[in-house]
Amino acid sequence: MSGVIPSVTWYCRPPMTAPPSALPERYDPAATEARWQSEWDAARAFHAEPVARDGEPASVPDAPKAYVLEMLPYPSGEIHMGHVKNYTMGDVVAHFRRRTGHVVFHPMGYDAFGLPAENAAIRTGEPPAEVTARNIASIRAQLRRLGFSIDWDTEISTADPEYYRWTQWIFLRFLEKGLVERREAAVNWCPTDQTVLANEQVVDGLCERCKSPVELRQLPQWFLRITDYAQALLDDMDLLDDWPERVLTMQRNWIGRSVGARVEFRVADDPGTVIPVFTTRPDTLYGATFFLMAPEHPLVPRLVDGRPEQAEVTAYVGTAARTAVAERSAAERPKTGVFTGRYVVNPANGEEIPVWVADYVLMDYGTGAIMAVPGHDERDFAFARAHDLPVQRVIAPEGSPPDAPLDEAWTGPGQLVNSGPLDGMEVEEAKRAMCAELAARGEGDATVGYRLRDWLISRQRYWGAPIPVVNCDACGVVPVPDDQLPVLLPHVDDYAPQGQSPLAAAEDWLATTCPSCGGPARRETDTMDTFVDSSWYFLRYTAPHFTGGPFDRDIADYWLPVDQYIGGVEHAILHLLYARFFTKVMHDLGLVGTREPFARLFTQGMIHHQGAKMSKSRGNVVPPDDIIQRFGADTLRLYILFMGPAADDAEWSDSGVEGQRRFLDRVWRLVRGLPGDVDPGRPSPGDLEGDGAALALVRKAEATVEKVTQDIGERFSFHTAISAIQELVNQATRDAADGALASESGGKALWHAARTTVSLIFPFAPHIASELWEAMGSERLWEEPWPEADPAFLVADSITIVFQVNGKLRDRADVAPDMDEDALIAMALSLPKVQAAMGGAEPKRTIVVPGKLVNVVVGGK
RNA sequence: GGGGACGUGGCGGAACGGUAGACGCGGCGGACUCAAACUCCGCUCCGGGUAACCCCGGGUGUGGGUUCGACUCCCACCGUCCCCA
Repeated sequence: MSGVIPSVTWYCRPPMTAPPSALPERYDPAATEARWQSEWDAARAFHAEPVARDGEPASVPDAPKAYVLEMLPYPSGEIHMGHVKNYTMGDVVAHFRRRTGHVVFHPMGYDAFGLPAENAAIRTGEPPAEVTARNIASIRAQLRRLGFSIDWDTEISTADPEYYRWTQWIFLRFLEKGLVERREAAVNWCPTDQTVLANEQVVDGLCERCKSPVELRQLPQWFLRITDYAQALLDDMDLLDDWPERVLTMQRNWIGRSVGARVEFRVADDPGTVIPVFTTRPDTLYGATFFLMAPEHPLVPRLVDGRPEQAEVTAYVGTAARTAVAERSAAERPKTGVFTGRYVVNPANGEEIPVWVADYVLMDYGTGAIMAVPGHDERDFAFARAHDLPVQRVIAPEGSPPDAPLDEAWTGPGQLVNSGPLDGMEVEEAKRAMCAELAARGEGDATVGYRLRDWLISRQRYWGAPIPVVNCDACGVVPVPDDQLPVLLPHVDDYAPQGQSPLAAAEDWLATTCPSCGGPARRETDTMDTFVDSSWYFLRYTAPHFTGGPFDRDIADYWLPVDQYIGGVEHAILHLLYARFFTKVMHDLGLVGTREPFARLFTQGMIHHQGAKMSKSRGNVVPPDDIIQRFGADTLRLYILFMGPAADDAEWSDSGVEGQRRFLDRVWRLVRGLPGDVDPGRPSPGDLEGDGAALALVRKAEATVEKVTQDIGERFSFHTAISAIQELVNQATRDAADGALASESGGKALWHAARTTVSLIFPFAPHIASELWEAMGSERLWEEPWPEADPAFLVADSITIVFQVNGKLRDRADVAPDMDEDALIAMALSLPKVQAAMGGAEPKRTIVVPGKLVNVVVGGK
């Protein structure tokens, strides 16, 4: 290819370098794909650098930007069909945006820290860095074989010291801002992986990874105070118009805002000790007949110290610690608990109520203690029944006497009863009154609670970013100074966790000096949750080798927010919430201009095979490489998007793939069979005068342009875009085969249909499209402006009108598009089939939908 | 238990209140071939009418409702899936 200036408008007269008939008879994807992949590399076709990186002056182009991003892969050795779907969708969008005049940024990287590489290291002794490097090379090669239009210059790995240096730097900024906390906490402990898990990584009481039952342990851990941002995370959802409602709902539920009250209970014979609770039902305070504490509650040992109940309570606390959290809080589980022998004072009525320890109360929900209102809370009711505790009604539904006994908790609306000054109030009114009363007495106040808990980020594992602090006997926890970053992972011989991080075994590394006092100190041995790494990678992409900070603000502010983010719905809560949190904090630190990282989000469905999710253990995995080898990357890309709506799960079918390959073969033959002696310029209506087939084909081509443009650009409906192109190809092929396009105007129409097809198919199947485009005498299809339909061909000279009687289809006819309503009605009434259906009755009403139908309504049901 | 999504041919799906089943898979029949593969052409929701061309009736999980008109909107139920408990 010579340095041809790209055609500026869709449809210059192309230079005829080689007639299409010179194409090989058979389409050979392997050759075509290899050729174009190196062609794009050589041309740096997909590199975008509108804002120069690393110090050069900025030159922002006068074109809209489009940051197209797919969730970065974890580099296991092999990509799977979910990746293919994800990255193909992103690639279609990237190509489409590029050709519709956007400056497109489409990067790729690897979420490279994490357990699989470390577990492999434990088995084989091979350092995780090496396992990971090999896997990245393998993944990269597979992605490249799919021909994605990725800017490979920006590739990053989160396990690269050049990257995690800045993960650590960001951690230190969080620390300075008071968003990092080290505290003793009841944590989910996976006995198999020998590490703590975030609550999010515990599913049904089992470790998300290895499915072992999770235990609770008290350990010092590192937290990020995401709860400080609970309200901001909620409020800024207003900015996320283009997120699926479903994902927003999930996030909203996860944050779980509830309005209620903090209420202080004093210990009966120790009024200096106050135990606060959070309740969403302060109106029911008069009905609190006992008090429950979580087994882990720090006051429990003190309350029972030296009392007869001590042994029993201690034993109960021990059992609870060995029970999975999810099991403890399951609604249908029998409510266990033990009495502490102590009482607290109900601030509403001064009554002393017994304090029990119960394992369904969790330390990290609210304050770890609750006021139990058995009359109006289902679990409290069950507990009261199980332990023979009193039940007091304080809400009476409409028409129910105030002292009607309760057979179950009443959680509905009603009027307050047995509640002193609150009697007669409705629930909401009583809530307000109670809060005001508590506040006035200094025993509580109205407050907002969140279900969201702080993010536990420390892991006692090797393969993660070391937490950049040292522990000094004199100074305590001291941050590592910025200029000493990164804190590199040390070499160790044994990666197996022993209840503490394997890093603890690296003694030379462990021993250091305190940056503050210069005395001896030990490095922190915990590493960070990999979700930390992936919470800011989209910023690093914008300046992947920048050394002056995690990213260059000018460049980041140009590209951010991501215009289109695409990934699996399984990340609807965690990853997306964490990335939003990080972006907000960095915004508040003045590091970046945007408050939200992802303007538009699309969540894709999963690929199933043989009725189940593809997985190695099921043995139903179809490796993408096999399909590429047999049919070509273009076929795979086309098929994966043709399978069905991109948001839905879809079932893999081998014969479905073959169908898409047959389609590409047909396109190949269509172009190869184009007449060589035709001026392939864009046809005008005049060129096709009197040639019905040619006119119809060009109209079809123009309608297809409209449809595909809408389907890709607005609807994210790739499968219907592909089927529209298939219709066009079918029509062209059929008409060409039966000789309807043998004339000069027919040839012109055929050329136009072929060029349109190839141009439209390019985002889906870029290699074959490039090859055919070249065969038709043009170059650089990747920067060819996206086709625009010629309006002259979008109007038909006749349209089909449907005639209905009482909404039922009775006849249809082709009429002139400008036929007026009266004429249409007259025509309807003259049609024998319409008359027959009317059965002689008079029309009561007629409805005319222009261009569509006439509906004659006759009476008599 | 709460919240959400979805139910259309043999299968994946299309139809953004206006011709239900586009496109693809599978199947059936035909052409090409010595034969096959490839390719091309035709048929393929169900029932019926002298199943060539055509015509009639029914049909989008079930039952109601709104509307001139409902796969589409509303209500209830049944079923499947997802999220949170």
